[in-house]
Amino acid sequence: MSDGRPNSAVRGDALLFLTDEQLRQGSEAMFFAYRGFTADPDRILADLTYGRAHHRAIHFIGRAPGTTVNNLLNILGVTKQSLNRVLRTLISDGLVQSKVGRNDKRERHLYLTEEGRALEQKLSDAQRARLRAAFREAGPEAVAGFRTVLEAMMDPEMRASYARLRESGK
Amino acid sequence: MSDGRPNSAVRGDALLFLTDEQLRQGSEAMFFAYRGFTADPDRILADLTYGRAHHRAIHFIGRAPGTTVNNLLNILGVTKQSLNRVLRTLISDGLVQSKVGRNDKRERHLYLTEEGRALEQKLSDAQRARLRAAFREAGPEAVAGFRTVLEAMMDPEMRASYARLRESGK
DNA sequence: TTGGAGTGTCAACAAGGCTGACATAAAGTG
DNA sequence: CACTTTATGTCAGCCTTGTTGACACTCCAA
Repeated sequence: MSDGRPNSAVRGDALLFLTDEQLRQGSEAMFFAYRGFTADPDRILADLTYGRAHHRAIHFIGRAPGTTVNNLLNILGVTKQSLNRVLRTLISDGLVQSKVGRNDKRERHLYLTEEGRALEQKLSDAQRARLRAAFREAGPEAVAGFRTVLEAMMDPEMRASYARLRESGK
Repeated sequence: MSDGRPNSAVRGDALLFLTDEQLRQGSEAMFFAYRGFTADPDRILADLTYGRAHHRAIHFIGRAPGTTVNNLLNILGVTKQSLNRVLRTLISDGLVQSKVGRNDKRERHLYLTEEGRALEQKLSDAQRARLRAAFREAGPEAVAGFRTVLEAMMDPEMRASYARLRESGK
């Protein structure tokens, strides 16, 4: 038992959901579900020259138009070199536009072009279709629990990013 | 609207949890949570010569001792070449043992060695600690919903693998 | 005996992470 | 004004982990 407390067998039923076996099943559920979660966009991206990294960049630029490179870096949790490689291709392919900041001219603000928005829509639709089906099948209460647990799993900074995005989405 | 139905604004409250905005938040929650989910084992693995692929192999071998290569291939969803590279290092490092099948001598049955079990434990403990904290914080009902939604998100074959593993775990 | 299944391995390649180093421009600070 | 810091971009090189394709070997079953 990783936290030194006795096994669930000797505890009350109230904590049965914290059994090592339950936690392991949770891990595996995350693993298999994440595969499903990324499968549909991945299929679309495979035909293009893009990968999952491009999808993530496009998603978050579409979500927070005008975001700076640094901000995106924090959200995505990769190095600037990694992000730059992706951003460079997206900009030169005309999916993303980079504008020099008005106040601070060091900053670049990122926007999707029409074409970029089209791809974002296509990818999001594929992903949302699966999520929608899952949500509908599971029902509102399950979805609320799903969100609660996921939020509790995040690193604090990620939880903050997540909350900020949620705010901005009205 | 990706499925052609009118926006939630004109539907009843009952389906408000299926709004595009809600689905987008669900996507982002998955993204951020998965990062948290893998962060702790990744930190441990970074010190060793191993990566996430090794963790996955070790996990599922530990979970189903004696599993065949082919079975593992199906669970992990990678090519045999990818898996073989990982297995080769794990075997030569003495973490995994490969035994020729008794009935069918073409098959290899995989087992963790003592050393392998130790690493598996260490990685699982790190991952479970986070999951346990999240589960405890969210409560049993939320956890049930979490599991329901994740299962509904899986591809059917993955759902079957997941169910089979869950069975075998008693 | 022959075909096919299960496995292993070699070679080559791509995506997408990483580090380190360096360049530039703009902003902030003493 | 001089200096430092910040934001960004870029080059080079490395690693892990995924991919395809080709080929070999063992063994089972028809």
